[in-house]
Amino acid sequence: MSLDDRKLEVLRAIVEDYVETQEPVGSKALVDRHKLGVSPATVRNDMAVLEEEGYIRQPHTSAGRVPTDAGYRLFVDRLTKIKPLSPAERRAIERFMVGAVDLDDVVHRTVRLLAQLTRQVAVVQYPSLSRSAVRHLELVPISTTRLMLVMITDTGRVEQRLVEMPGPLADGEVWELRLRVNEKLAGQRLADTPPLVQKLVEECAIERRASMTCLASILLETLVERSEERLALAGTANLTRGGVLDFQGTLRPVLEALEEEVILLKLIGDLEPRTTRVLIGDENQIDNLRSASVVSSGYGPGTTIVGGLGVLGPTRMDYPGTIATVRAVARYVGDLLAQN
Amino acid sequence: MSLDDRKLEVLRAIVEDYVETQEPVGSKALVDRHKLGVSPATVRNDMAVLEEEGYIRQPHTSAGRVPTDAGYRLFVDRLTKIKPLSPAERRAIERFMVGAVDLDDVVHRTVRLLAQLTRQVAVVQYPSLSRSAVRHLELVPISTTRLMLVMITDTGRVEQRLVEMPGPLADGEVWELRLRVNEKLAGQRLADTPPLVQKLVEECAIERRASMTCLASILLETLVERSEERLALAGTANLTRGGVLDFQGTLRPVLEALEEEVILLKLIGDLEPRTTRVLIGDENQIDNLRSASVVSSGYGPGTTIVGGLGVLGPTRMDYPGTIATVRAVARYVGDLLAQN
DNA sequence: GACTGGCACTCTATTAGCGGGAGTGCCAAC
DNA sequence: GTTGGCACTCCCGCTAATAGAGTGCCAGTC
Repeated sequence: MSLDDRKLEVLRAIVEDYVETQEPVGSKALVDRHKLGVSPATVRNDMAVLEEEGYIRQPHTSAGRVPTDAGYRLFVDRLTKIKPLSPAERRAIERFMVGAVDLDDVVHRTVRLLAQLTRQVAVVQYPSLSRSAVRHLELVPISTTRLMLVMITDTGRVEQRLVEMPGPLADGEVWELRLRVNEKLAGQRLADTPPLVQKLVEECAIERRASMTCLASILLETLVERSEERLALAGTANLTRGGVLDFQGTLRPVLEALEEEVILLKLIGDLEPRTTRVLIGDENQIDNLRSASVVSSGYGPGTTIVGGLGVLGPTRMDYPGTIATVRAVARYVGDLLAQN
Repeated sequence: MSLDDRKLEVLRAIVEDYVETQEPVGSKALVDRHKLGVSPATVRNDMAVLEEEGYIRQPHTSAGRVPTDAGYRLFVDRLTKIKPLSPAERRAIERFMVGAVDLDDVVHRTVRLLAQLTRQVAVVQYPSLSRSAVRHLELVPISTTRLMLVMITDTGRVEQRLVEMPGPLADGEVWELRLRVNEKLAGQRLADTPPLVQKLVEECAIERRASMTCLASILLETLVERSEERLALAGTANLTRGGVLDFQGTLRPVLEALEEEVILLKLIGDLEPRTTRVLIGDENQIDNLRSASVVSSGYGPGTTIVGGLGVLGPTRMDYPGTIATVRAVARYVGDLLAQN
């Protein structure tokens, strides 16, 4: 038996009420709070069907109903209209972000903004190096045998690494090295650089071969291997909203997961352009986050993606509102980046 | 009436047992576990005195005793001998830190190491800009009217800021500006730079005055005003050890406090060289952290301090062990920095 | 055939009552 | 100053009883 409109309406009502009250919702309360135009008994019949189909469940016999992950999924996919952000929220975003001076600043403000607006834990990934292009490479002598390699990307990231040279550098050698690497690499997307670095060494004059080899190995490490993804996190205190009732009694596994960059990257990685992804409950495939949902979105100038951002909260979250906020913030940050 | 040796011994025993078991400790249990050579009744008398003096208290009548903040304070000040780190721990530090490639890496490894060894929340402050000296300033053209200002300090920090120029830059102007600012500022401690920056503008050739003024204002901002302190945090999941019993039932205030950079900086700031500071309970003056203790230490090459690090946990913590670990890690990081 | 009111049933959460036990404070004796 | 003894207090865990919410089912109605 398929679900007619009223049953879907009942599901929506259950989700909305449960999200709000955090308590199993019964048939009586439902008809009281929503004008469904039918009696509790009828609703009970609908509920029985919804339960059979796996969209809701009872914590125990003779308790009200609670949505299952599948129920939330259906709710998000078919029962949620994207509600536009309120003007107040739009203003909040503007006010919060205006005056950001550099990438670090933008990322930090964004993550705090997200946490504040959604009242959940927020994660923002710095623009991914692999999706960035080299703007400039700078070599700064630190001592006779040490250089600081500074890379600036078109997304505003600045990465630095110490380079230990095989021997003291000759006069003008730094200047020469800087010229060569910039000639070859500036403007290139980082993903394309490894063969170019290789060439750099091959084409290098013999007397500078040693230095260049050394520099090249650090370059490769910085550019790709240690493909340095960075993250900012905020709003962990929001996990404690609603007591310890969400997250089945203990925050421990959630806090542990949040400390693992790899996990966070997985949560907000691999996003499609211009979409907002919702992972509900164990859809995220991470044991520690069984009872958490993640709403995430890619951001970047135009329709490209340079990084991801999102929020994490209990499966029992306000999906429409959260989705709208995440989407709006992602778009705003993208536009901001486009300006630079 | 002052406290004789046995009473102090009783206090030590209470602290040690309570830290271990997390349960109020009674007179009977005390004599059983520690060879005090007296009867429970005698211990009870001592306890009555200790309680009168404010070092211990009973959660309720006819329960065992629990140390007060003052009790922990006395324990730390007079009853704790610094126990040297075990060889295993020393090795753990080495193994963990070896291979750190740059400052970011060092800081991140340090904070994780601290969290892991002490099983508490760890905080590490990046070398403070105000205690650093300029090593080099670099100007990288981003567009015709934009420069990226990159500052490298002797402590390894790299800060960048976008500089919006008043108009298009003439040929060689960037080169000229870079030369001038480095001439004037390289090697200077950041705290001393403001007057120098002022001079820089005054001594500047008239045709470059506009650009230099602009650059100077950003410099001042970067160098001092926005005295950018950075922090790394790890081990928040450790807050959940020992149930929610510590921290009077809710982690919320603690997590909130940990999100405030200002608060964290206050906790691990203003340290004396070569000492480890212990703040117990509300000694830290922060409402949200009433039931937390902080063990912190400054670090830096030699006996100087360039930043602070520390851990935060419940007042009921293993002070001798934690102090030893924090001190050892601080020293190790200091030595590491001295090498660069 | 879908909806409704009624009713018995189930399960939880709350409360009260009742030892058992741990620990204390006090006191008299050593 | 120290000790054993003893009465007292309070928490904790257990059980039983009760109230309440919510369900499932059924027979009746439109």
